[in-house]
This record gives sequence, structure tokens and C-alpha cells, in this order.
Amino acid sequence: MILETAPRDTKTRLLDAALLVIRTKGYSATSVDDLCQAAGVTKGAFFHYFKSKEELAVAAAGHFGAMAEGLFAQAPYRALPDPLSRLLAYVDFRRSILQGTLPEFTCLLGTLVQEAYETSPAIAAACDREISAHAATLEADIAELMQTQGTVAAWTASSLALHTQAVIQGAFILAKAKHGPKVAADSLLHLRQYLELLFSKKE
Amino acid sequence: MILETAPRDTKTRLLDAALLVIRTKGYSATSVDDLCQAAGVTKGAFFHYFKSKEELAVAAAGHFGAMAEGLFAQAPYRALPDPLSRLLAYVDFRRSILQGTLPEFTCLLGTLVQEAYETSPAIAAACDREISAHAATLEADIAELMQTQGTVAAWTASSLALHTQAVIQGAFILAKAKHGPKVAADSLLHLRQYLELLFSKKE
DNA sequence: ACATACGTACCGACTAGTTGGTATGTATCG
DNA sequence: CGATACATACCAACTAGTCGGTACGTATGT
Repeated sequence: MILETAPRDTKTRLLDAALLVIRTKGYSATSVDDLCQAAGVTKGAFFHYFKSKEELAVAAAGHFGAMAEGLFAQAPYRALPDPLSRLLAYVDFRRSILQGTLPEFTCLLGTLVQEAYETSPAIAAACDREISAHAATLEADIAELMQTQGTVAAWTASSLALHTQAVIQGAFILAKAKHGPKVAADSLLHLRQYLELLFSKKE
Repeated sequence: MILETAPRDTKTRLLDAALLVIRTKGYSATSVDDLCQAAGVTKGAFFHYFKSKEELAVAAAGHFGAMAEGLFAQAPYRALPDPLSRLLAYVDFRRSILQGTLPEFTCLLGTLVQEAYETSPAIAAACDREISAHAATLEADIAELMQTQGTVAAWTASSLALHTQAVIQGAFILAKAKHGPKVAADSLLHLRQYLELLFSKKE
């Protein structure tokens, strides 16, 4: 039995093209024709797989989330033994992937949600889902840290996990304004220092 | 001599409309007709004052920056005597203005630069200018703090000032994803705590 | 073995509406 | 008078989405 390679290929090509083009031009400024051209696919194919541009955006958010999940799950820092090392290494890892051009390392979800939060509930929900899912991967380590160190605080593990994502998203915006990753790397260093100040035991 | 109220009025109406509409729908999704309708002005008037949509965006960035400058310059916290109080009160003030709807309290500059950083150098430069100018108002207090406390660090006053802006921008993105200001307020509390951990003298 | 039937995966011309921008007019003010 | 401040009509280009058609693999019936 021969598995058809074509169908999945075309759909994936469109999703991959969406990641790049939308992160470069923004969602609204990206036309369906742009996407088709970047994917090397016709308009007929586009609307065969997605019934609207909005549906493509929702699927692209899922595609981006799945890609990120794979990237971070496979990353070497995940194998570190204690939660503090893992948390700090997560920030270091995020800093290390600030490579290449801006559309390559910035976040599709932040781009999408900023344009669509008022006009497309479906896109906003998809972005929230993926961002929150990624934050949740940090929450376990943070919760463990708080417990073993007996942290008493006004904030929760969840709020700190989301704060890390806020810093990352904000770092991307500054990187776009200044057209380079340096300012983002600096901001991640401040985030790292905050986590160290919170959880490093003072001897 | 009677100052003509009309010309400046029309131009300001367009700029004010731009602040609201662009923050709601995004830059690309906002048409010139949208702007004219929101401002109660015709297309002829629009192109009388701005020779292109892009030029309007650059002017709107400046308008937003000027508005912010006034708001923060007049804010009561500015009168506090010591730099640490002023810095922490700045964060508290930013938290206190997370009121009303999202388009009312989010940042036009972050919205604009994310959409235009690759496609419009003029808009990107305008956003960078305004964001950096606002960050600079914090830099003096941070530098003074570092000096009086003899802070020895790998980071600079400038990088910490920019980091505060990254947190704020990222907080807005999360607020948009979750459609409410609570997550943003929580993130600002983490920023406040970071600043306290950095600068509060342990007695 | 072969015909019929059907579903999936496309293709690309087309349309109705929208876009940023222009051309040309007029009204008012100094 | 001439300059400024609009208003209105208009246009070429582009927009998302549609639709009739094709190519091809597979299942079924005889």
C-alpha cells in the first residue's frame, strides 16, 4: 500500500509558508496569494485545505505550537536533574535560539494575537491555548521549586510561568523595534537574574 | 488674533482616531476609510494632512509618544523624593492604568512595530524612537540607584530600563491573548519584585 | 479483465467588493 | 488675489473567496 505523500505535503507546505510569511509581514498584510506563492501552490489548493484565511491562521498557530513543543521537548536542557537548573537552562536555551533573521526566531503567536485579538476570537483563542500550553511546561518545575524551598509568596507558579512568556514576547517586540536580537538577549538575562534571585538559596 | 481651530483640530482628530482604531484592528487591517469615518472627516482631508497611510502611522507614533510623555510627566509619583520609590511607583502607576478596554490601555507602538518592522523602516524607526525615549525617563533613576548602592553588575541602567519596557509590551500581548488586564497586572508585579530584589538594601 | 462509479486533490479563471491614492472642484481667510 | 483647507468623484490594483473542470487512485460489479 503506497501512502499518498502529496496531500500532507501540500498542507504542510502552506503551514510552513504561513509561519515565515506571517511573521515577516504580519497577518493582515499577508494575502492568500502571498501564501500560495511562498508555498508554491495554487489558490485552489489553499481553499481545498482551508475554508478561509482565518482557518489557516488557526491551523498555523497549532502548527507553530506543535513545532515548539517538539523543539523544547528534545532540547538537551530538559535532561538536567534539578528544577532550578532546568528553569535557568530554559532561559539560556531561549537566548541561544535568537539566531538568524527576526522572522525566523520571533513568535508567530504574539504576532497573530496582537492583530486578531479583537477581530477574530478563533485566532485569539488558538494563540492563548498554545502560549498557555508552553507556559505550563515551566509551571511544574516552578511549583516544585516553590515547594522544596518553602516559598511563601503572593504570586503563584502559574503567574511566574506566564511572566516568563511576557518577557519573551516583549523581548521580541523590542528586537523588532531595534532590528536585532541583542536587546532581547539582554532582557532574557534580566529574567534569568530574577529567577536566580527568587530561588537561589542564600548561603 | 484668532487661532484657526479647524486645521489642527482635523489633524488631531485623525491622529486620535488612529490611536484607537489601529490599537483595535491593527495597522494593516485599518483602512484609510476606517480612519476617516472614525474621525468624522473625508478622504480629501486625510490626504491633505498626510501624503500616505504610512506617514499617518509615523505621525501617530509621535502623537502617542507625546501623549504618554505628558501623562507620565504629570503623574504624582514623579514627585517622590528618592529614585527607588519613583521606580517602583512607576510600575505601580503602569499597573493602575490598566483600566477600561484593551484598545484603550495597550501600546500603539508595540502594535505598530510588530506589523511594520520588516515592511516599513520609517514606522519601525518611529516606534523605536518613542519606546527608547520613554525608557530613557527611567534610566536616570536606575543609574542613580546603581551609583548610590555601588551596584556591580554585568548589565547597564539602559538595559534594565529597556527590560521594563519589554515586560510591559509582553504583558500587553498576554492580556490580548487572555482578553483581560489581570495577567498583565500579575506580570508587572513580578517586574516590581525584580526591581525590589535588585535594589532594596537588605538590613 | 474491464467498465462504471466515486472520492480526493488539485487547477486557474472569475467575481464582487475593497484598497490606497488622485484629480478636480469649491469655500473661506488674510 | 493666492494660499490653505477641505469635499467629492473617481480609478487601477488588489482582496478573499467561488466554481466548473481535470487528473488520478480505488472500490465494486459482472
